[in-house]
Amino acid sequence: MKAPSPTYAQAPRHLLAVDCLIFGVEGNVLKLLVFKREIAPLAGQWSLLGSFVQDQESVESAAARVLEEITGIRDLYMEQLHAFGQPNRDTGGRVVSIAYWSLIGIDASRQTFEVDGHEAKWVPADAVPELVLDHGDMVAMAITRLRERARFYPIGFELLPPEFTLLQLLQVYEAIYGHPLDERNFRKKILKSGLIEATDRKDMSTSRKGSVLYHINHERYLQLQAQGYDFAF
Amino acid sequence: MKAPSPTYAQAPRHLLAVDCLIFGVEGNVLKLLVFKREIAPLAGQWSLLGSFVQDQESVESAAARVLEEITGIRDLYMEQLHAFGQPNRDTGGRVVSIAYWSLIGIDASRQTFEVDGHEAKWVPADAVPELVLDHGDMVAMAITRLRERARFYPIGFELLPPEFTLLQLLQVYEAIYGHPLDERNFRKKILKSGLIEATDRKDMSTSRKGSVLYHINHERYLQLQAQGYDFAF
DNA sequence: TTAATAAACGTAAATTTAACGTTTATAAAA
DNA sequence: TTTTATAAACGTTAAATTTACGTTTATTAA
Repeated sequence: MKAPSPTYAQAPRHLLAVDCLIFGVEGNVLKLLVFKREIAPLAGQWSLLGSFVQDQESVESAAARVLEEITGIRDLYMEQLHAFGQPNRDTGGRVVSIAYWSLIGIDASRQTFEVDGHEAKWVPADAVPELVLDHGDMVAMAITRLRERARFYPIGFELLPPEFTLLQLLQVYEAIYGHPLDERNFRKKILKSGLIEATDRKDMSTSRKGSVLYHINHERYLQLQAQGYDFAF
Repeated sequence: MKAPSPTYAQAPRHLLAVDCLIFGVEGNVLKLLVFKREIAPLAGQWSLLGSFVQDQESVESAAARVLEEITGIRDLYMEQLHAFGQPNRDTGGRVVSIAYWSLIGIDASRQTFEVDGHEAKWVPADAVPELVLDHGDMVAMAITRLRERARFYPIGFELLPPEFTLLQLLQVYEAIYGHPLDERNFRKKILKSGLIEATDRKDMSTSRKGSVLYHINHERYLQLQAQGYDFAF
């Protein structure tokens, strides 16, 4: 809003896109959803899924729209990652893309996605195939950001259904951090945080004894979200 | 890069801007540089300084250009904050703005800035006057981000000259965190980190005894930048 | 020689982390 | 009925770190 643009009318206009990174966890492996690109240039190669930003919509709602088109789910956990703005980043023309990352809280293996005929697959986040344009950079930055956020804010449970066992939550953190965790120390620290509380139900599918199902304490969640907490394990 | 945009040619184009947040420290107070807005709409009100993104330049270099125009300094610490994309955020027309924040390592009180006739002033970051558009939201988010980054990455010294005393560095962290720190514990922890090392020079301006000047250990800096470190005091 | 003072150094209790070992509840097998 | 197998849950301890203070040092001006 200064020189060299004397007025709004004379300023150049740009194509604006959003690209979505969708993470899930299967066992203790972090997964990313990738798509076969349908449009030229680079049709047929693996890609993130995105969309141009429309005139009337906010950038964030463009991202939310794409995310809902992919998953069918509204109100997933979604955060802006970064605006990627190198003039030559898209071989089809100058496009500034704003990347968003999301966490999906259902078992990755059960989900199959097909959006407008796009072939899709879950791939391990540490072994993503080569992607078009600068999408590989986006993935690298998103994994770093996810680890940062998970370390200091209560987001691990976003990768699980509303009720989950302690071991499932531990596996989510193993997936994010990429190293094994001590179950006993994890249990102590996560319970001490007050973030989760036991229900009176048990998951009987994995042991004779059954394991207690937990859910989020929403009040404490809001508190930790605001003030941060050390989720290093 | 999918429906509803069948081709690049048909996608809508948008005005794209960058806005710069510049932080400095004076004593143990965090300061922000604000400007009198010169162009309509809202001319005469306090604002951040920005620019439209030109056709040939990257978003990041647009931000770096503005930053250099303001400060005259190249290669300041600069990070992308967030892309602000509400369709009605700018009353002069739909503009998506990508905000960047910077740290300037010279005593804020000594610096006077005037860019293309813009009046500028340093204001305490916790008492910023009302700003145009959504610039107040940008400031709030930037302060949160600065505190996050300072807590886990070695950026405090970016707010100081290349050589500084331990007490100066302590005051920088007091400014960022907004609460007093214990000098003895600060000294132990910051020295244990290995980030800074003593020179054989002293600053004689503040005491009879003089205080040792330190500088960054660049190798350790790169390491801590990559792996993170807990700079909570 | 003393007084004043910022700078630098030191200590000890409390808390947290890290690395382990042990007990419990349950269903199926003996 | 008793034993066995096993995931789940619980417990212990030494080391490291944090927190909250008190003490000493180097220097110049009085």
